[in-house]
Amino acid sequence: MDQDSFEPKPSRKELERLRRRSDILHAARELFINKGFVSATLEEVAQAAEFGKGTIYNYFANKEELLWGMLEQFLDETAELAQAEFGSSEKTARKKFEDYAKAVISRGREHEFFHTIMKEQHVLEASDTQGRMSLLAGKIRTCWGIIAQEIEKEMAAGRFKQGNALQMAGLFDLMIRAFGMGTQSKKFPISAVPPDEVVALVVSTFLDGVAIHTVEG
Amino acid sequence: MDQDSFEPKPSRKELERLRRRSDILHAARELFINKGFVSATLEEVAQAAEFGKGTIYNYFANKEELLWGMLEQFLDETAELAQAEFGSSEKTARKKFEDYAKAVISRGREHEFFHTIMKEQHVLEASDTQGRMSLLAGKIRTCWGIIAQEIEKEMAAGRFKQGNALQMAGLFDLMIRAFGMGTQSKKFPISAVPPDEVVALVVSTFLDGVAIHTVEG
Amino acid sequence: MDQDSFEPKPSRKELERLRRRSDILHAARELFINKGFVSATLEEVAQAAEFGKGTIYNYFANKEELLWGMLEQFLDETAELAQAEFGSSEKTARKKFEDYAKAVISRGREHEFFHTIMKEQHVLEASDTQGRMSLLAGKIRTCWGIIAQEIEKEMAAGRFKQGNALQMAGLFDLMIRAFGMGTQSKKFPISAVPPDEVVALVVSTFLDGVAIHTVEG
Amino acid sequence: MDQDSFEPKPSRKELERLRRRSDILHAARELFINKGFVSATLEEVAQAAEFGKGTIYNYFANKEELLWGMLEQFLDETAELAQAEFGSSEKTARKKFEDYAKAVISRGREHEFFHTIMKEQHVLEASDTQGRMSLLAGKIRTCWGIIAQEIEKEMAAGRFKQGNALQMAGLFDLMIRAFGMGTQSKKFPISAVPPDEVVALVVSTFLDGVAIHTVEG
DNA sequence: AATGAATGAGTATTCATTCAT
DNA sequence: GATGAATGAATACTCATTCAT
Repeated sequence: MDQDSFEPKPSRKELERLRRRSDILHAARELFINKGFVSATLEEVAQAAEFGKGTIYNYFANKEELLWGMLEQFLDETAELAQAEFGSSEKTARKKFEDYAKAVISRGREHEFFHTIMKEQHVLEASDTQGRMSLLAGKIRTCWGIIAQEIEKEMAAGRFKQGNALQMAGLFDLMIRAFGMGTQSKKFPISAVPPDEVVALVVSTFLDGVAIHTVEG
Repeated sequence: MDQDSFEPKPSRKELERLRRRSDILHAARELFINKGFVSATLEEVAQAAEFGKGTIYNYFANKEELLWGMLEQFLDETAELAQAEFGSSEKTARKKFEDYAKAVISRGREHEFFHTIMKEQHVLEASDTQGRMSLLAGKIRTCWGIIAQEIEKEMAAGRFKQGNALQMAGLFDLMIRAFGMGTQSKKFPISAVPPDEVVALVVSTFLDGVAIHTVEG
Repeated sequence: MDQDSFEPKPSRKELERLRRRSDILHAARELFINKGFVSATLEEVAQAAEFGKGTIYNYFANKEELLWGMLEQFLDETAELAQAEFGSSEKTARKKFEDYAKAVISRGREHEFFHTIMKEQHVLEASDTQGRMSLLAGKIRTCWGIIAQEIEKEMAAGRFKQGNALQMAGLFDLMIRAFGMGTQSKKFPISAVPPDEVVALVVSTFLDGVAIHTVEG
Repeated sequence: MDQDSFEPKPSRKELERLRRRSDILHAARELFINKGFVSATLEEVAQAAEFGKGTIYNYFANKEELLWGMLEQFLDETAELAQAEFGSSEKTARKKFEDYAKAVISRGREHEFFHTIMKEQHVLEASDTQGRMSLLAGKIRTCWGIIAQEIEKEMAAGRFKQGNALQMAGLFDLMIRAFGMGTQSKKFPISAVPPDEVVALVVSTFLDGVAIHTVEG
C-alpha cells in the first residue's frame, strides 16, 4: 500500500529495516499466541526479539501496532499457503482440500489467525483506526476466495452442490481450525486425535457429510 | 462435602448467597466475553454486578476464581441446552441437530464456552490447581456425550456412517460455534449471514457434505 | 478515673461487661505482640476473642482504642508485679532485684510493655488525644517508682551510690527487658542464654559492675 | 558472584547505581524508623528518595527487600562505628566505652538497629528466605565481637571480672540503646535526661555497678 | 540507530468500619 | 447485644511509554 510501485530499488538499509521489523513481528506472534496480547509484555517481546525495549518503538508506534502488523503478516502467510495448495491444477479437489487441511494442522498455533483475531477482538476494536479491520477482513476474504475458486470450479462441473462458495470455503477453513485447536490442545476432551485422523474426519465430513446416502435422485 | 445427602433444606440465607454468587458470575461473564478476562477490571465486574468491590471478594477468593466459576456455570447451562434438544424422543435426528444449532446460534456470545476457554487458555493454565481443568473438560465431554448418543443411535440404525461418535459430536458443536462466531460478528468477511442460513449450511454440510453423491455402493 | 468513688456497686451486668472487655484485650495483646498492631487484623482479634467482629465495636470505639486499653492493662499488671516483688520487707535488696528480674524474664513477651510502646510509638503518637500518652507515662513512672523506693532506701543506708533513683530504676528495668529480649529470641547472636544466667548477669552487673574493685576509698 | 576479584574497576554506571541504591535505603530508613515498616508506604519512600515509585522497583524486588537492605546497611555502619571507637589503642577501656556510648546516643534513632529489628521482627520472620536472618545476626555478632575483644583484653589484664565477653558486650550495647531510647524520646517518664548524663550513668553502672564496694577480698 | 533507566497511571487485593437483622 | 455481609479507601506492584545518552 505504502511501498508503491515507483520505489524502484529498496536500499539495503531499507531492506534490513524491513527484515528487522519482520523479526520483531515473529517474536511477538509467538508471545501473543502463547500468553495473549494483554498479558505479554513489551519487555518480553524485546527480549524474544533480542532487541532493546526502546528499539521496538523505532519500528512500531505502540503495542497495538505490533498486533496489527502481526495479523497482517499472519494472513499474508496464510494466503500464500492457500495459494500453494489450491493453485496447482494437477490435483483433484479432494486432494487439495486434504493437503490444505494437513498444512494448516501441521503449523499448529503458528497460523491460528482466526483464534488470535477472536481472542484479541476487543483490543482490535478499541484500536481500529481508519478501517484497518476492513483491511484484515479483506485479507481473510482473499484467503477464503482462493478456496472458494476451487469450490466454484467444482460447482460448475456439477460435482458440488450449488451454494455460496465463499461461505462454504469459510466453513471448511473454520472446521479445520476449530476442530484442530480442540484436538491438538492437551487440555481438551477430544484431544490426542492424531493429525491424520483430524484431517480425514474434517475433509470427509465436509465433502460427504456423516449421513449415509443410498440413492441420489 | 457440604452438599451431603442429609442437608435436605438449604437455609434461606444459603440460598440467597448462592443466588448472589450466580448474579456476580453472570455480570462477570458479560464482561469477560466482551473485554477479555485480563482487560476487564474487578471494578467493572463489581459495578456490573451492582456490588461494592470488596463484596466480590466475599464470594470469590480472587479474579481467577471468577473465571473458573463462570466457566462451570457456562458449561452446565450448555449441557442443559443439549439435553433439552437431544433428550426428546419424538424428533428426527436431523431436526434435533437443527434445533440445537439454532439454539446455540441464538444465544450468541452468551454461550461461547469454547471461545472463552481458548481465549483465556493461558490464564486457566496458569491458575489451574488440582485438575480443575479436568473438571471442565469432563463437563465438555458431558455436553458432547449427549450429542454423541444421538449419533450412536443413528449409527446403530444404519443411517450414519460408523466412526468415533464423540469426535463427530465435537466437530458438529465446533462447526456451529466457530462458523456462528465468524458470521455473526460484524467485522468478518462472511458476515451478515442470517442465523437461519447459518444453521442450514452447517447442518446440511455436517449431515450430507458438500459433494454430490450419485449412487452409493 | 471515670469509675469514681460514688459508683457504689457495679451491677452484675456491668461486671460481666468489664470481664468481656478484659478478655478482648488479652486476645488483642497476644496478637499485637506477635504480629504488630498494624498487621494484626480486627478479624483476627475477633476470632481470638471468640466474638463477632461487630461486637468488638461495642466495647472499643476503634482499633486504636484496643491498643491503648491493652497498654493500660499491661502496665497495671506490671505495677502489680513490681509491688509483689519489691513490696515485701523481709528480703534483701539484692534478692528483690533478682526476683523481679526472674519474674519479668519468665513472663516473656507477655509483659513487654516497653517493646510494645516503642514498636507502636507512631501509632500511639498519631492517635494520642488528650494526653493519654501522659497517662501511660504516669503508669510507667509508677512501676519504676516502686523500684526506685528500694533504691532510695539503699542509698539512705549508704549501700548504694547517690544518684537519681528513678533513672537508676528505669535503667535496671530496661536492662532486663532489652537483654531478655535479645537473649530469648531464637534469632539473636547471644541467644540460648538460660534465663537464670540472664538474671545473674544483669543483676550482678547492675549492682556491682563488670570492673574489679580492689579497694574503695 | 559478580564482585569477583578480577573486577578491578566498577564502571561509573555501576557506581552510580550503587549510590542511588544507597540513597533510596537512607530515605527508607528515615521513614521506617519514624512510621514503622508496615505503615510507611512505598509512595512515601519514593517521594522521600525523590524518585518515581516505579524506580524503586528497579533497585529492590519488593518492599521487604528495602527492609533487609536497610538493616544490612545499618549494621555495617554500626560495625564501622564500633571499630572506630574500640579499634584505637591509645585510649583506656573506660574512655572507649564512654566514647562508643556517646557516639551511639548522638546518632539517635538513625542507628537503632536493635529497635528496628525487634519492631519489625514478624515482617522479617515472614520474609526470611535462605537464612538472611543469620546474615544479620552475624553482622550483629561482628559488632558485639569488636566490643568483646576489648572486654577480653581487660579480663586478661585482670581488670574485668571473668565471664562471657560476648554476652557482656551485648548487654552493654543494649543498655545504651534501650536506656537511650527511653530517655531521648519526649514521651517518656525519665525523659529529658541530657545525653551526657545518660552516658555517664550507663558507663559507670556497667563498669562499677550501683552498689558501694568497700573492700574487695 | 539502539538502549534501558525513570515514570506514574492503572489494578488486584485487604481491611477498618458500618448497619440491617 | 451480637453478628457478619457490604463497602470503598488505601496500597503494593506492573508495565507501556518516554527520553537522555
